[in-house]
Amino acid sequence: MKIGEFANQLGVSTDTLRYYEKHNLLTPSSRTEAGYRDYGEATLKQMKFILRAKNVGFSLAEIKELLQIKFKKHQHSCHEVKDLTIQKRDLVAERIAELTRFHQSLSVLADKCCGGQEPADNCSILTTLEDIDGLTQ
Amino acid sequence: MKIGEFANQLGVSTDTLRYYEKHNLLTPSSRTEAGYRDYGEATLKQMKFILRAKNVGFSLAEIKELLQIKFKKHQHSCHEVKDLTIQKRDLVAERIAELTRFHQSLSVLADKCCGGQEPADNCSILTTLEDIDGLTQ
DNA sequence: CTTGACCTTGGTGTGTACTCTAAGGTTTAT
DNA sequence: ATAAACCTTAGAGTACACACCAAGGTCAAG
Ligand SMILES: [Zn+2]
Ligand SMILES: [Zn+2]
Ligand SMILES: [Zn+2]
Ligand SMILES: [Zn+2]
Repeated sequence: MKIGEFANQLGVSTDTLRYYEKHNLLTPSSRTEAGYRDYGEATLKQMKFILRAKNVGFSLAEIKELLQIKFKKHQHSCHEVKDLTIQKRDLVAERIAELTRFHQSLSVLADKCCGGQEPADNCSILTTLEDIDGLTQ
Repeated sequence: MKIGEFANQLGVSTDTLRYYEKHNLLTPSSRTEAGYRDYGEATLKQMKFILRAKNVGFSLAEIKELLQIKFKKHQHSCHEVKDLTIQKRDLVAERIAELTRFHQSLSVLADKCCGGQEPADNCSILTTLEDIDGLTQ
């Protein structure tokens, strides 16, 4: 299968596939005589693995680690895999906590403002940002 | 006040201040004869505004908009300011939702894996990513 | 045999918020 | 007078995950 058809089947761009190849995430099985990339069953499975890993939030760098483990499963432990997963989960949790603080602060700000059409001279969003410390502390 | 002292007082780097200046977020009141940046009260207040806005999650681009409104309050309405705030809040909410899905999926994965020291040949994290569709659907 | 659709490589651009470097000028203290 | 500590500019580098481009080669259909 040439790159275009392969990309279509997976709903990604050919650029993405070349990018993944360049970054050692997915190498096509072989090349045709003309030098065209030739994708097969194995690459299809691997690409699906990558897309699923992306779907649960892993970055490409992390997926690369997962792939290396997957390639040589007997050289790695469950512990290692679970560790990667937990670390990622905790990182995501931290980010969620930060964004939740943002959301809370923004809600407080928005609730203070009347949102009317009059000039913003006394807008409480602006005055709060000007005057008050510790909005998020 | 020269840039170094100013930066120290605010807990940011001199690079950051020059960066903000380049991107029209904060211009020092004046320059000394030698061409050194000279920061005063007004810039201090404005920098605090910027830092507070950052603390509630606004990006520098959004802060720039807020500053432009702040400079000419009578030319802008409360509505405008509230709109910016609400838009940002909703964007943050979306991102939280996405990350929460990630967190959920990662938790499910982690729970499936024993995390032991044995080889990862049968690791359910890997087999799940290999085999199952619709982890997040 | 030419048109159009596909493929190749290498390189640049995007957005975010800085950080770092090079090469040099100024100020302050000793 | 000289060294340390500060300041200046312009420009490059970082991370992330691609998207886009130019210049050219290949392939199937009409
Ligand atoms: Zn109002
Ligand atoms: Zn208002
Ligand atoms: Zn196990
Ligand atoms: Zn496992």
